[in-house]
Amino acid sequence: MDSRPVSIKDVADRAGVAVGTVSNVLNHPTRVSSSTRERVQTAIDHLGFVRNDAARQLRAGQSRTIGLIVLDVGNPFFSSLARAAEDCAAENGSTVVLGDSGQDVEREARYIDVFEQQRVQGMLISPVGDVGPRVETLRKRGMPVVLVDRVDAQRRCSSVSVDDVAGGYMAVRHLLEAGRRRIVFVGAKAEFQQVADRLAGARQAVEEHDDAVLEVVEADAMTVLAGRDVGGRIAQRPPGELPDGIFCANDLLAIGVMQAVLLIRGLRIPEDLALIGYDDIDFSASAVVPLTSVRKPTELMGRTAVELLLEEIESPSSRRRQVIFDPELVERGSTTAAVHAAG
Amino acid sequence: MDSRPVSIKDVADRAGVAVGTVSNVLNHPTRVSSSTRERVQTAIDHLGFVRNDAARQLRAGQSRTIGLIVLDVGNPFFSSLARAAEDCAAENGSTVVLGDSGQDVEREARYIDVFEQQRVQGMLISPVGDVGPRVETLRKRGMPVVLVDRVDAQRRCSSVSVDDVAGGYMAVRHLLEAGRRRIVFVGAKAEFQQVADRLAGARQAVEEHDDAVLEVVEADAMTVLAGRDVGGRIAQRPPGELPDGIFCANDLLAIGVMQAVLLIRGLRIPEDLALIGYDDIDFSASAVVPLTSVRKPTELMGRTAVELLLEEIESPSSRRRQVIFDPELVERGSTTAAVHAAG
DNA sequence: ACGTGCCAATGAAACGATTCAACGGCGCAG
DNA sequence: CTGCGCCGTTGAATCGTTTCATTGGCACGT
Repeated sequence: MDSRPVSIKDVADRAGVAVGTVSNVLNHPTRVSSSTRERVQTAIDHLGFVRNDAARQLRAGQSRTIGLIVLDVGNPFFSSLARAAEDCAAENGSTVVLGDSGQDVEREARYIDVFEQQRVQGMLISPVGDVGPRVETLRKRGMPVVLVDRVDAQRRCSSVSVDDVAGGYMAVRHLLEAGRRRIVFVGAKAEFQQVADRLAGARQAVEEHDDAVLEVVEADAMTVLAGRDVGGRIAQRPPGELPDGIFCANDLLAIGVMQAVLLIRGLRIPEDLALIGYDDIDFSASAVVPLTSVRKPTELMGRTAVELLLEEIESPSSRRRQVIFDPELVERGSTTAAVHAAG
Repeated sequence: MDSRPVSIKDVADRAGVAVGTVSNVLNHPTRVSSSTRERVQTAIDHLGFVRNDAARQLRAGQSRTIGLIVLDVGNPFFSSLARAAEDCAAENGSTVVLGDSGQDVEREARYIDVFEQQRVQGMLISPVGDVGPRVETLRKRGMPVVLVDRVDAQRRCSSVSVDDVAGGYMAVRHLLEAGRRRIVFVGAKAEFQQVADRLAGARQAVEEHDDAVLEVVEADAMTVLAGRDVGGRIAQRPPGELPDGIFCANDLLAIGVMQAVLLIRGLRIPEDLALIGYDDIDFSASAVVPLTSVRKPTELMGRTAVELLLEEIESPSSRRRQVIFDPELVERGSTTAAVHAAG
């Protein structure tokens, strides 16, 4: 019974028209008289015809698909970026298919291969390690590529990324504007570049105030546990040596610090100590004291990445652009007494 | 310069062989003499030939791709399920491409359309609402489908899912085994079926102990905030009416309850009150008191889903199977005093 | 009545890979 | 020397769609 899938030929036969006409109904409905169109449509519905994308693409030479390769779909940053990219692509008649490299170079390479064989319109890649050479050959073969959350040092392809220095700056400036002067920066060596950038931004902000001081405390990792550890040590200092503002290099650290500070020492947040994190993970809004944080403009990045890619697809010779966004400050109760239990 | 992509014909010309021979090098290397094989390979490398999947698939009639449609890639359950599915597919020479329906029926339908047009080998779908009719037509057209995290009431297609009744049972049995007798179940109306199942399992466990009582408390939502609310109300009861074990229908509720109970009343967890959640979200391990929880066997589900699908692809007439897994209990400090600060 | 234009519809060519029947050359047995 | 079988290679047919030059039919103006 399940002999062969229904082809455009079958539809044509049943509707009593030529295959070209069926194709026109599908792709250029205006070229076909309404009576014929109706007849063809009836045949399509009746037979349950589904267009064979492989054949279409073979003839057309191009697909309507964009490949997106992310480091980790479990990471909310990437999942919400993917969502935005999908929406933007859909508005332009394309579809995003997602590949999860899981930070694994091999899987990344496999997805690049698959997408290239599928002749996707272009790829958005948040690369593991150095994809320089790989991207180079892709581009040589005419495959548009946009890097996500990473800039290409050689400016060979467009990219969207975030300015972590600006993020660090705006976090600490926020503390300073709230009147804090004894600032502690908590970070770990993991993901060196980002942490270093955030620290650099923090320094920059502190230097604008003569009476402000910045102390750097190193954590073992970028985790809640490590943060709790650091928080415990800080909370046990004599009152005179306590900071009045803490900026953590990510939210997990900040949540750990918060747990320790509230429980061990009973300090009040934000009255005694203002606390700010980075990344704005889901849970930050639900912490005992909702955590102020710095977040990447994820949706904007996703949309922009797709737009850059479409731009390059339309005019392959257009100039490559490196778009760098400033992150945004999300104010919550951990720095602003007025706001309470905000979502 | 970028005239046209390199085709198998170009490779054949450069290597001085027929196109059929190039195809054989790619698909049946043993049929070709090693000297020819080498010559062809050199031509491929030199020209940067990439196989056109559309043409291959058009001729072959089938792709090596599996479509996976999930409710929300941001949800750790789905991202880790996807990871497992990808691994299992890769071991079988297939590739998984991911579509995120974002709980939106329209997007779900769009991905089903796209995947069907792409003639994927089969689809794994965690459906939004009722996909019954849709799945029916897919199957009629010979497209293998396996449902994920949902059973098909009409048994028309295979599925992998989890027994939430068993989960609720094992959670409460765990509390009972720790000597707790005054149990509270906290749930909300959201996601009715799952919550109802977990409650049913809880009741079942309580009924096995004559001296145990179960009280059901309804929360406004399945969120941390709602949990904090419920926790606050419970913590303010007179000592005689306090429960000694609380089972929350998900981890967010449980974390909210924990926050309230620890801060408002200063009760000790687990000494005064044992607490158990459901889902085992990432954050549960990092709560102030690490949260005992119940988790779905995600990796196993992902692999099994792919296996069921491949089975159906190989023998389309094979019997449909509904695989239902029991969840697993993850013991942490919120119920077991001995375990402390476990990861 | 005849030519002109226009619109709808036609059907064959093309896309690039795979497949397979046919072919040629070579070695070996009779 | 001839015939047979084997192996490696060939090239045409094929998949389902899109595209486009061509055709057929109809209405209208002269």
